Amino acid sequence: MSEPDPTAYRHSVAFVLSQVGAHSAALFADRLKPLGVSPREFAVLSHIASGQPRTQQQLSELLGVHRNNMVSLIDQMETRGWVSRHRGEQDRRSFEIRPTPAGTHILARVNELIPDLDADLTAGLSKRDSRALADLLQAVAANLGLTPAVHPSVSVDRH
Amino acid sequence: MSEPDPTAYRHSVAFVLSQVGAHSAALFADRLKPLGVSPREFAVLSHIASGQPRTQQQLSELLGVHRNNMVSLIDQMETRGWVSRHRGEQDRRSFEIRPTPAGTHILARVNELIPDLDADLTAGLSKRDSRALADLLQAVAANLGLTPAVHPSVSVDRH
DNA sequence: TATTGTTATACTCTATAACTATA
DNA sequence: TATAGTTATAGAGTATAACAATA
Repeated sequence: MSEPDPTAYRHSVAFVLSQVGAHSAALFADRLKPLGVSPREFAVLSHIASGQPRTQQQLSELLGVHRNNMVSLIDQMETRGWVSRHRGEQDRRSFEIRPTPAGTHILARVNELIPDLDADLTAGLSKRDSRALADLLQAVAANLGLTPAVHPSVSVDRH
Repeated sequence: MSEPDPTAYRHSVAFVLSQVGAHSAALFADRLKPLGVSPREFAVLSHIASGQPRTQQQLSELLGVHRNNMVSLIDQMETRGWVSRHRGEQDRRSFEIRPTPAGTHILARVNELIPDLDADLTAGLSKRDSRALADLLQAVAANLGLTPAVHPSVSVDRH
């Protein structure tokens, strides 16, 4: 009767994916920090910049942040002058969250960082392999039913 | 002058990797839950089962858990009968953490879950693509200098 | 009656400081 | 003096419950 290998997990897709994903999220948060933006704030800006306006409720669903906690997140972004609240015209209970020019500007600056981050993550791979990795990950994401929302938490601190 | 695409991030390796990685970690935590094991407890068991004994200090470094917080983690695992503390013989300040038979048994049961989890994560991929993904992720992990420790946090809850 | 936003609260995870015993 | 373990405490992130305004 053979003992099971207690370190078998190290070769599993689940483990490496979790590990590399957490590292990637941490790297992203690190790059954002000098701009004074949290991953979650970036997520909010991305969603309201990409076209249709969003209510707090919609944003909380898209980001996987509880709507109770979305309040203080939007409060903070409003204080920093990145977004503004506008009473919904059809539904006067809700707030539309809209980006300010400053919010649009900081979003553009964050987006500029991403190609560099991607290059660092795939530094050990050939161009062909980098592309293959991106395609395979997209396929896995699609298979898992993951939408391009940032939910669940992209923000993972190190240490 | 063209506007930058505010949703460019959706196609970045960093984003998809973070997203899929977080989902993978959450799935893993979900599978562990029925066994009453947290990802962190699994990590401790894996490290002390894989050969040489470890002190709390070493475990905290390997797992990226602060040594202050390692105390209550080991306390809890000791209470559950999965590990035991033994004063270091050379250095009487330290504790060696050793798995009990129950700890070894629960670790084996968790390891049995992993192939199934991997299959679910790669359900949309061919056998060849699954293998390619695993290899590419291993290469990225190696390139980033990640060791088979569970640091940083593999435990990411959803909702 | 249900929903949006809000406040208060609690629980987990994480981070800092200070203590003890050993080195 | 430095280190391993410990304790207490404070800060994030996240969850539940309850309320006001609106539907």
